Amino acid sequence: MTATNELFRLKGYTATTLAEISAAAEAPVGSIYHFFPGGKAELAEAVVLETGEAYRELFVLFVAESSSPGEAVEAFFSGAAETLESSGFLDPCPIGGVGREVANVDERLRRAVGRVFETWVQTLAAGVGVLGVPADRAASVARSVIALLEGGFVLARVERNGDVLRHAGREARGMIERTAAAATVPGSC
Amino acid sequence: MTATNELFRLKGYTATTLAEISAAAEAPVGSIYHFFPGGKAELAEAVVLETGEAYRELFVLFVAESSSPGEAVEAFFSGAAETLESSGFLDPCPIGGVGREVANVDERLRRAVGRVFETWVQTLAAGVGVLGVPADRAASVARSVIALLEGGFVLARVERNGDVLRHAGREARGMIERTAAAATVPGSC
DNA sequence: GTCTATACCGAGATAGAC
DNA sequence: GTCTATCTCGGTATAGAC
Repeated sequence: MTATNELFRLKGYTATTLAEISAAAEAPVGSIYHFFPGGKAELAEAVVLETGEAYRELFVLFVAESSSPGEAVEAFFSGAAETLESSGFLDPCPIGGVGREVANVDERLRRAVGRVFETWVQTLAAGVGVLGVPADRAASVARSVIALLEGGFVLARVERNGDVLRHAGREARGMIERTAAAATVPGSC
Repeated sequence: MTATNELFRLKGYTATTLAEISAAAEAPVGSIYHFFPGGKAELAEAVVLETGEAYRELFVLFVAESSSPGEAVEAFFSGAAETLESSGFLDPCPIGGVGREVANVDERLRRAVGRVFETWVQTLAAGVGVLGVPADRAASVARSVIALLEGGFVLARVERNGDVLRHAGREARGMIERTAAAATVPGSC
């Protein structure tokens, strides 16, 4: 499944073939259908859910090592930039890539990606909420931060420049801290 | 070429076939190769460049009708949300979609997408620059705004919710105005 | 230059021996 | 449950009549 993940990051969902996956995983094609009777789409769903949870847990680690959600987010963006550069600008997030490809084509996969994003939103929003931001506002900012991250992947990869992601990280942090400031001291600035 | 554009927005680059394009454009397959000897990739490059310039000009219109770059950006995001909803959540931007799919696979296409993004960055940065923001800082914020837009497309489509884009628009506006404020009154806040 | 027919290949999926 | 051989379909691309 790690093999599938990497292939998705390299070429996306549609362009990745079962033959390639079979070769990279050193497992025959038949085995794929043994574990995933639904074929490619079912395999992709499993990859999306698994990777989504792994990334969520990774972010939680960043939060634990930071003194504020804004700081954690900025560090997370920087980490993604490192990953991007050291991988030769592979897509850091197969989930968003798959999501964009299948959003109007495969309802089941679309929902799987949507569920993953929602867990990310909740996790990040919980962190922001600690700063005294109301839940709905926190969720809204969280969504924008995740959108900025996903879009940052596109620009950084296409321009082959990891700094795009680092700058985006600073902006993401600013978004969070500004929201917190507005929530706690309503009339400031 | 409009047909190709719509198909890319629906299914992405790889999943769109020449047969579909041929059918939608009501033109035989041979004609495609007559105008684009390089086949699918060359056609895609033309679509990317053309659509990219069209969107850039559209944004310039928004700027002309707004009283500030931040307002123009927010309105642009809202317009994208309308488009998204009324199209059944087709990808509003085939450019970013193609970019994400081919970034590590087709160098020529990747560069085409990169050039388009760069024209967008320059156009938006010029608007932000008018507010007194230094050029490099303006370009950096512009990139983040575009990243937020592209990522907003992913989340909004996957969650089937145009409001994601509207909220992102408010954040984008905030990013711009905060940058301008920091640049003009260095010690404020 | 427009269009049709087709070559050729590789896709996802499956059947069935082991 | 593992693996191989293969089915069938649909992909890109091209050749060649009009």
